[in-house]
Amino acid sequence: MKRVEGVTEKILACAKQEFLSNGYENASLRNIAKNADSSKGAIYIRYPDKASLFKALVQPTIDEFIEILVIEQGGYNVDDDMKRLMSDYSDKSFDIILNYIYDHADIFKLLLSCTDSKGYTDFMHRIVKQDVECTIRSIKGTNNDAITSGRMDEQFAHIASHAFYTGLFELVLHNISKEEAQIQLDRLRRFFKSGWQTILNIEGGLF
Amino acid sequence: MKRVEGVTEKILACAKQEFLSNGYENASLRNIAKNADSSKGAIYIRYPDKASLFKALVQPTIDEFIEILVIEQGGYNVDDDMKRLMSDYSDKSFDIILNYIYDHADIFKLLLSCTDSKGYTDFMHRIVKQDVECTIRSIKGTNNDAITSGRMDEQFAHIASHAFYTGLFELVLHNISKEEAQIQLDRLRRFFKSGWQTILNIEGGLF
Amino acid sequence: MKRVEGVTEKILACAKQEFLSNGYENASLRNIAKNADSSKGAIYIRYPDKASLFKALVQPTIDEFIEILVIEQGGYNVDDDMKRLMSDYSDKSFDIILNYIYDHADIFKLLLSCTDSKGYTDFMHRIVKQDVECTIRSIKGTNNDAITSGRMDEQFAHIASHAFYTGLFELVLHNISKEEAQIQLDRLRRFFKSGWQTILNIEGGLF
Amino acid sequence: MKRVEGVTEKILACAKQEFLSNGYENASLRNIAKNADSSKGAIYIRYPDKASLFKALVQPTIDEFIEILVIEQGGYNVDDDMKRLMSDYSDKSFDIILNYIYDHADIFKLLLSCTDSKGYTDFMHRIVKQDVECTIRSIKGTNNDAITSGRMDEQFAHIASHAFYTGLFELVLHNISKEEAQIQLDRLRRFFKSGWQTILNIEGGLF
DNA sequence: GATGAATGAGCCTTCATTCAT
DNA sequence: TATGAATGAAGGCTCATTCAT
Repeated sequence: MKRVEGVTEKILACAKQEFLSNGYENASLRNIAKNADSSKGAIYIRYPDKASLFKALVQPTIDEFIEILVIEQGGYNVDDDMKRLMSDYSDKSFDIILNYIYDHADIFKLLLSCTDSKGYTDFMHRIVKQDVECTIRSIKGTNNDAITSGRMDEQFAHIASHAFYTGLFELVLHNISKEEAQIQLDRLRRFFKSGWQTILNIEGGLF
Repeated sequence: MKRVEGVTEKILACAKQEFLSNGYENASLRNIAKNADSSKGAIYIRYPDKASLFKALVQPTIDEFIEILVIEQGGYNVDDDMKRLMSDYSDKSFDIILNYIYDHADIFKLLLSCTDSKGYTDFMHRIVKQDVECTIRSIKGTNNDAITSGRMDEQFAHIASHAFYTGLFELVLHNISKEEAQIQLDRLRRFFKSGWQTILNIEGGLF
Repeated sequence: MKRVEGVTEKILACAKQEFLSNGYENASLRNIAKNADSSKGAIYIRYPDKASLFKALVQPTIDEFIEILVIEQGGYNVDDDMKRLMSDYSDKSFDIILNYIYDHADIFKLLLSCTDSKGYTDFMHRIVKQDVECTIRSIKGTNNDAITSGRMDEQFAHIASHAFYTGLFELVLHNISKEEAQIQLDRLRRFFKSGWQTILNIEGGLF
Repeated sequence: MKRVEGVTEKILACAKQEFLSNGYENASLRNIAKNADSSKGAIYIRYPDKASLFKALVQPTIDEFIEILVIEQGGYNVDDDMKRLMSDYSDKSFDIILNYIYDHADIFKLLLSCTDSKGYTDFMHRIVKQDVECTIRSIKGTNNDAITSGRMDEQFAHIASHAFYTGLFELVLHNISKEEAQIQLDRLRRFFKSGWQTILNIEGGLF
C-alpha cells in the first residue's frame, strides 16, 4: 500500500491541535489518530514514540529560528559588533524575526506552553546561548570594559537576553496582531537598548 | 484513628518533592503517600484531588508574595508614584522581595517549572497585573504623557513587567546563590530603570 | 477497603487456568481479571507484573519439591550412599515424591508446559543439579571407580538424571492415574537402577 | 518485480535467528523482514502466517529425522527384532542419527526450546511413537513375555523412549561437542540397554 | 480519621495481517 | 512479485479516585 498523500500532514495537524489543547502529557495518541481519521499504527509508522511526534512538530522550527538568529545577528566586523552591542540589529532583521515567529505562531505556542518545562527550557536556552555568545563577543570586540570592570558578566547577559525573548514571544502567545506586535517590539527594543547602554556605560549622547 | 500530628506536613513535604522531581502530570499520589508513610486516603481527606494538593503547596506563597509586592510597591502618594515610575522602589523593598523568594525557593521552582503552563501563566499574570496597575497609576499620578502620547500602553507595561519578573525568578531557578542574586538583581534594576526612563521620556539628567 | 477474602485465591485460580490454556505469553491479564470477577488493578496490587504472578503460582511448589527431594535423598552415611548409588531410595521416598507431584499436578503441568523454555529449563536444572550432586557424592563415598576410570562423568549423571525426571513428570503430564503411575514409576526405577549398575560396573549378582 | 534469488533463503535464515533469540511468541515478523533486507509482504507471499514460517523452518528436518529413524531401526526380520529389543541398533545407525542431529543443530534447538510446548510435544510424540511401535513389534516378534506377563506395557515403552530421546537431544541443546556427544551417547545406550534387559527379563549372560 | 483494596478508564506501544500500488 | 502503509485488536501497566472497614 502506498503511503497516502496527506496522512502525515493530517496527523501532524491533529497532533498540533491535541498538544495545544491538552498539553504534552495529557495529549492522547488515540485522539490524534481518531481526529486524523487514521490509526494509532499510522502514527507509529512515522514516529517511534510520542516524544518523537512532538519533536517532529517543533524541531524544524526551532532549528530554523536559531539559524535565522545567527544570520541576522550576523556579520562579524567591528561595526556590527558596535551595533549589536546596542541591540541595534537593523529593523529589517527584527522584521524577519517577527515575521518568522508569526508565520509559525502555532509552533511557538507549542514550544512555549505545551511542553514540560524541560522542553521550554532547552529551547530558550539555545536561543539565549546564541544571543549571549554574540553579546559577549561584541563586548570584547569593542573593548568595552563592562565585563572587566565587573559592571556585568555572562550570567547577567543571560538574564537580560532571556527577559528580552520572553517579551518577544509573549506577543504571539497573547494573540496580539502582527501590526500591534511590531509596535510593541519597537518599544521593547528601545527599552532594552537603553538598558544595555546603562550597563555598558555608553553615553546616551553617542546616539 | 486520631489525626496524627504532622501527617499533613509530611504529605505536603513529600508532595513538594514528588512534584519537583517528576512534574505535575507525572507526579504520583501513590508515591507521595508512600514516601510520607501515609496513605492515599489520608491525602484525600485533606485535599479533594491532585490539583488541590498542588494548590495547597503553592497558593499561600503566591498570595503572600503578591501581598508583599503590594506593600512594597506601596504607599499611594505622589512621591511614591514618581519613584515607582522609575522602578525605583527602595533597595530595602527588593531585599525583602528577594529574601522572600529565596526563603520559598522550592515553591517558586514548583510554580515556575512543575506546572502545566496554565498554572505558571496564572501566577505570572497576577504578579504582572499588580505591577502594571501600579505602573499605570503612577504614570497617571505624575501626569506623564507616555500613554496619552502613544509612546506606550498597558500592553507594553505588561510585557516589560513580565520580562522583569522572568529575570528575577530566573535567579532562584538557576540556583544562583543569594549573594550573587543580589548583584544580578541590582544590575537588572538599573537595566530596567534605564529602559523605563527611555519609554517614559524622562531625561537621564534628572538623576 | 479491606482486602476481600478469597480474591487472591480467585485470581490465582483463574491465572492458573489461563496460563494452562494459553501458555505464558498468550495468557491475558485482562482475561484473568475478568474470569476472577475482579479487575486488572486488583492483580497489580498483589503482583508487580505478569511474571511475578506466574512465579507466585509456581515458585512455592518448586521450592517445596526440591526440599522434599533433598530430604528423601537424604541421610549422609555410607549405607545411604550405597543405596542411593543404586537409585534405591526407599519405596516410601518415591511414594512421597509421587504423591507430592500428584497433589500439585496443575503446578507441574504449568511448569512443564506453560513456560517459555527458560522457566522449564531452570526448574529442571535445579532438580537435576540436586540429584547429580547427590549421585556424585555417593560415588565418591563408596569409592566406586566409575568416574576415576572414565566410565562416566558429571555430565553423564546430568543426562541420566534429566532423563529420569522427564519420565517421572510425564506421568502427571499425560494424565495417567496415580495408581497406574505407581506401577510405571516402579518399572522406571528398576529400569534406571539397572542402567546405573551397568555404568557403575556393579555385578548384578550383588542384588 | 522478479523473485530475487535467495530471498526465501535469507528470510528463513533470519527467521531462524529471530525465533532462536526470542522464542516463537516474541519473534517479530517485522524484525525478520528487516534483517533479511526484505519486507513483511515478501514473507506473506511465501508463507500464509507466522506459524507456517516456523513450520517451514522445522518440518523438513522433523520429517527427515523420522525417516532416518525408520530406516535405521529398520529391516523387518526376526534377527533385527532381537537386536532392536536390546536397543542394539548398530553403532553405525547411531552415528548417522547423531550426525544428522548435529548437522541440523539449529533446527533441533528451535524444536526443543523455541516452541510453545505443543510444538515440542508433537515432535517428540512422533519420534517416540515410531520408536515405541518398533519396540512393541519386536517384543511380539520375539515372543518375549514382558507385555503378556504384565512386566511392562506400551505406556512404559513410551516413557522409556521419551526419556532416551530427551537424553539424546540434550547433547545438542547443551552445546556439547560432537566428540564428547559420541562418548555420552555410548554411555546412554549402554545405560538404556541394561534397563531394557531388566524389563524384558533377558539374562545378561546372553550377551 | 485512616487505610489501602478495588476499580476501570486510559495510557503508550507492538503485532500479525491485509492490500493498494 | 514486492513493498510497506494501514489497521485495530490486544498487550501490559499506571493512575486518580472511591469507599468499606
